[in-house]
Amino acid sequence: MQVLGKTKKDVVTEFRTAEILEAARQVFAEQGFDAATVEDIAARAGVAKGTIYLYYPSKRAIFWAALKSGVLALHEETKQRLAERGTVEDKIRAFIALRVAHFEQNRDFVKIYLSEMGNALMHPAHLHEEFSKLYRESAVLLEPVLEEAVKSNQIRPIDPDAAAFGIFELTRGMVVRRLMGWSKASVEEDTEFVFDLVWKGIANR
Amino acid sequence: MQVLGKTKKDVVTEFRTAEILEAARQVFAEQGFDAATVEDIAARAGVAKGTIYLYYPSKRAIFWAALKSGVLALHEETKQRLAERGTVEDKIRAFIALRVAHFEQNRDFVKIYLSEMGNALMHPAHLHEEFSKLYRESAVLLEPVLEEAVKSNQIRPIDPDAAAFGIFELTRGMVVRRLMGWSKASVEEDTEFVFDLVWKGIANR
Amino acid sequence: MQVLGKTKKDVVTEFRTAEILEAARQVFAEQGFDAATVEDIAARAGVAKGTIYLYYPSKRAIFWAALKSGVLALHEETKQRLAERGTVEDKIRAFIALRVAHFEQNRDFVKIYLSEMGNALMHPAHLHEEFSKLYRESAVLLEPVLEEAVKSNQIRPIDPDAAAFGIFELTRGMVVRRLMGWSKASVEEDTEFVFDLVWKGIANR
Amino acid sequence: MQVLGKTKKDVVTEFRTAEILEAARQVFAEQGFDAATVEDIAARAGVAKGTIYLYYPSKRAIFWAALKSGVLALHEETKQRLAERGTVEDKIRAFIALRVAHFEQNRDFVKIYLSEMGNALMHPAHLHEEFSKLYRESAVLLEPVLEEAVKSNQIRPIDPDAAAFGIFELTRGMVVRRLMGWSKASVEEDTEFVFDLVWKGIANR
DNA sequence: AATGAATGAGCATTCATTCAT
DNA sequence: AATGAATGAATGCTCATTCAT
Repeated sequence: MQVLGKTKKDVVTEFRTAEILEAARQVFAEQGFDAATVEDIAARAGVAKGTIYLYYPSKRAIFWAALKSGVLALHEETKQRLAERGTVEDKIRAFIALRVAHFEQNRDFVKIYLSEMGNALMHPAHLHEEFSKLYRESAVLLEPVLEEAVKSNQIRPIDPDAAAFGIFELTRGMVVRRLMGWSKASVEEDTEFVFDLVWKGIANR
Repeated sequence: MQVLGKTKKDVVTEFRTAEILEAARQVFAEQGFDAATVEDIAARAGVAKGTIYLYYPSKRAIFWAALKSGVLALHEETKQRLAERGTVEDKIRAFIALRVAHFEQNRDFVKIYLSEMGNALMHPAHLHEEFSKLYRESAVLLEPVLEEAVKSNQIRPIDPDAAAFGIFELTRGMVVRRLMGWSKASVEEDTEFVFDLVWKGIANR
Repeated sequence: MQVLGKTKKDVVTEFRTAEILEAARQVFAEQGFDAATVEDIAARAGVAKGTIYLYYPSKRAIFWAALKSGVLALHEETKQRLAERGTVEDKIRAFIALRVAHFEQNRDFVKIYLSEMGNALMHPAHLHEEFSKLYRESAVLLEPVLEEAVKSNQIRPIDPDAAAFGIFELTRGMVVRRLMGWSKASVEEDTEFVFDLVWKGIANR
Repeated sequence: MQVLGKTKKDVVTEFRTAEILEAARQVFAEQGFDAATVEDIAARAGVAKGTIYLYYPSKRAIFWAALKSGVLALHEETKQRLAERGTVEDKIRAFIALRVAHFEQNRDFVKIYLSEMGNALMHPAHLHEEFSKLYRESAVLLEPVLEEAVKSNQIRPIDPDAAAFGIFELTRGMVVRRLMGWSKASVEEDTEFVFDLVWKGIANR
C-alpha cells in the first residue's frame, strides 16, 4: 500500500537512515573518524551493530554521508541565496553570514568537516577525490558573483577564483575562531568583520 | 665527561632524535597519523622499532614533536622578521610571504599541520590543549604589529586579534590552494594577492 | 480437507521443500558449505530468507537434506538395478556405470558430496554420524552381490566388504578424475576401465 | 654469530614455525578449516594470537603450509622408494604400503588432507590451483613405473595414467576405511588386499 | 504462511607497546 | 643503548537465526 509514493518500508528506511546519520554525526564530531567505532554509532543510534550495515555499506560510507549531507545542504542554501536579487555587497555578506550561522547551528557537522578537510585534502587514500571536489565547489560558489562584479566595475579587477577562495577561507577561519571560543563578538559582528576586511581591506584611506 | 655542556650521550640523543623526527615527518606526511605505523617510521629512520621508544614515549608523542618543531621553527623565523625595522605593510607582507614560502619548502610538514589542525582542534582526546595553544600563537604573532598600526592610525581601527587571525587564515587558505594545485600563479603573485586583499580590500574606490 | 492422503498444505510444503532444495544444491555446489549463505539460497529459490526457516531448521539441515536426497536417490536406483537378474559381472559393471552416469548428470550434487565427504567424515562436530552411515551404506550395496559370488566360486575368496569398498572408491576416484577434466575417455570407456581393473587386475597372465 | 649457517634467530624461527605448524595440524584436523580459529591454533601452540602472524601471513597460509608439508614429505619418500631397484610388483606394493603407513602415523594430517581434497578440488576460490596440482602429482608418481611395465609386457596394456590414478584412489579409500574404524584387518593385510585387488583383480581364473 | 528488518556473537587481522637479551 | 620477538586489545564486517507484522 502506497501513500504519496512512499511505502511504509520507505518511511522506516528513511527514519533509520536519518537516525543513524544523526548518531554518526555526534560520534564522529566527538571522536573523529578513526577513534569512532561502528559500535559507538550503533549504541548512540540505539540499534545493533549489524543494523548499521543494513543502511550503510561501511564505516567510511557513513562518515561520507554525514559529511556530504551537511555540505550539500549548505551549498543549496547558498546557491538559492546568491540567486536572489541584491547587490554584490549583499551577496558576499550573505555568503559569509550563511556559513557562520550554519556552522553555529551545526557544530557537530563543522567538527567533522574541519577535521576531515585536513585528512581528506592531504591523504589521497581517503575520500579526497570526492571531498576535494566538494570543498572546491564550496569555495567557488561566489566566483560568478565576483566575476560579474569585476566586469561591471563594482570591484577591483581581481582574480575571481582566488578571491572567492579567499573569502571562503576567511570565513572558515572565523568559524574556527568562534568554535574555539576565541571570539567574544556576536555572530553579526564577526560576520561584518569578515565582510569589512574583504570589502574595504584594512588600509586606512 | 662534559664538553661545552653536552655529554657524548647528549649528542647521540640529539642525533637520534632528529633522525627519527625527520623520518616521522615523511611518514606522517605520506600516510597521515592513523595510517602511519611506528614500524614505518623506524624503518625510514633506519633503526629498530624498540629504539623509537627510547626517544619518544608514544606514537602520538613523535607526531606531536614533528608537528611542534615545524611550527616553532616558523614562529621563530616570523618573530625575528617582524622584529626587524620596517613599515606595517612590509611586516604584513613578510608574515604572509614567510608562510607561503615555508610551506612551499616543507610540504611534508604542511600536510601534517593541516591534517592535524582539524583533528587536534576538534577532538580534545588528542593533542588539542597544546596544539590549539600553538595554533593560536601562530595567529597572534601579527597582533602587536596591527595594534601598533591602529594606534598610529596607519590602519583602520579594527580588532587586532581578529585581523591577525584573518590574515593568518587567509594565508593558510592560499597555501592549501597551492598545495592542491588550484593556483596557477607564482609564489610571489599569490603572496601579493593575499596582501592586497587584506590591505586594500576588494571594493573599487 | 484431505485428498489422497495429502492436504493442500502438504502439497505446498512439498513444493517449497523441493524448490529450496534445488536452490540449495546449486548454491552449495557453486560455493561450498561455508561460503554459501542462506540469503543466497533464498534468493535462488525466489523466497525470503525467513521462509527458508519455515521448512528447514538450520543451514546445516538444508545442506544435509540436499546431500541426503541425492545419495538416497542413487541408493534406490542402485538397489533396484542390483536386484534385477544378471551375472555378477553385469552387476558390478552396472554399479560402476550407474555411479559414473549419475555423477555425470548431477555435477552439482557430486561437488557437494565430494566436498562434504572430507569434512563430514573427519569432523564429528558436523554431520558425521548420519553421513558416515550413508557413506558406508553406499559402499556396501555391492557386498551381498560379492558375498554370493564368493560362495558360488565366481570370484576369488576375498573379503566382500573390503572389495565392495574398493570398487566404490575406485569409482569415486574415476568420477573425480572426470570432474577435474583429467580423463579424455568417454563415460563408457572409463566405466569399462574401472570394471576391468577390478575384474582382471592389471597383471598379465 | 653463525654456527653451521644458522643464526640463533634462524633456530628460533624454525622452532616457532614448527611449533605453530604442529598446533595447526591438530586444530585443523579436529575442527576443519572453517571451524578452526587462529585463536585456537595460538592457544594450542602456547603463543599469543599476534605471534602467529609473525610466522604466517594468514590463516589460509598456515593451513596450506600444514597440508603441503605433509604431502611433500610423502612425495619425497615415495619418489625415493620407487627409485630403488625392484620389480613392478614391489614398487606398486611399496606405493600402497607407504601411503597406508604414512596416513596411519599422521592421522591429523590425513584428516586435513581428506577434508581439503573435497573443498579444494571443488571450489576454485580456495587453494584449488595449487592443491589440485599437488593432488595430481601424488597420483601420477606411479605412472612411469606402470608405463615401463606395460612396455616390458609385465602388465596388461592399460592406460598408465588412469591406472596410477586408480591405485592411488583405491589406497586412499582404504585409508578412509581404516580411519573410520571400518577395517578390522592389520595394516599389512589391508595393504596386501589393495595390492591384490589391483594386481590380480577379483575374477577367479 | 511469508516476510525481511533486526540482532549480536564471532573472527581475522593489525599494531602500539613491552621487555628479555 | 639497541633490538625485534612477543603480546593482546581492539575493531570492521558477516551472517545464521529470530520474530513482529
